[in-house]
Amino acid sequence: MKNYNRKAEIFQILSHPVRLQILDELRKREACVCHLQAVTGRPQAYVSQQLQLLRAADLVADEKEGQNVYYCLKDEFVKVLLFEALGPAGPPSHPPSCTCPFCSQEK
Amino acid sequence: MKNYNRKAEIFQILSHPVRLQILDELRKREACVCHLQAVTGRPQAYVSQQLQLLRAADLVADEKEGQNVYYCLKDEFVKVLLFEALGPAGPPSHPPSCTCPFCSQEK
DNA sequence: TAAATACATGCAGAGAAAGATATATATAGA
DNA sequence: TCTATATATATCTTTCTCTGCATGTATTTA
Repeated sequence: MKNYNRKAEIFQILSHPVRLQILDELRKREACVCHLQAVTGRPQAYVSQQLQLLRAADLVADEKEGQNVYYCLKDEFVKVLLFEALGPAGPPSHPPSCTCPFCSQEK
Repeated sequence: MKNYNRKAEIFQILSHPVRLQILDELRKREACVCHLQAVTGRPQAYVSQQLQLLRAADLVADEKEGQNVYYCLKDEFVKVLLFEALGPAGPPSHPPSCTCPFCSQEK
């Protein structure tokens, strides 16, 4: 039963559209919070909350770089689940509203 | 976003320990409700409720055979997820309290 | 040094959904 | 009639979702 509980927790985290979208974006490339804000169309505090959840579950890693904090997906099990659920990772998004280094550089 | 929503629903169903246990049992072999009752240690109405959920999500198929109703896992995607989460399916359980055909036959 | 940017965190509150349990009834088959 | 199962209802509690807002902190830039 303990094994079921632990796995159920991970499924629980994946059972949310916005978190799923964030994780899908992170498996394409590391991304800062403002990028995830633009991709999901959610307010900053909300995105930070979800990221806090993902950090607490040890699914993502964060690294500060200048003003920005970059997140990346570090859990291999979740990577497999995302692949099974969504197929291979697509190209990174470029929301017009995003001004992060990656997005401005590539536009 | 729609794709995220649909997949999130499936993850949501898997995010529950008892449902996970039921699905794990069903991928080993078809099972009647009384068997799942014995395996999970939950009351009949409760197990039926969860099975109703699984049926509504089209993850399991049910077939009446005499008095019993046998359920089996019919969703390939869920089978893959279970394999990734729990590894290969183990041997079917034989709870002593279960009097279903399979269990009495094999004891 | 001051201001702006990016992010984290906390709190409050409303509404929705989920979990658990109990109970009662209906139905089909042996 | 007995058994196995489905279904419905009700209730209670807990958790989740979302929003809004306020504040703290570190870093960069002016």
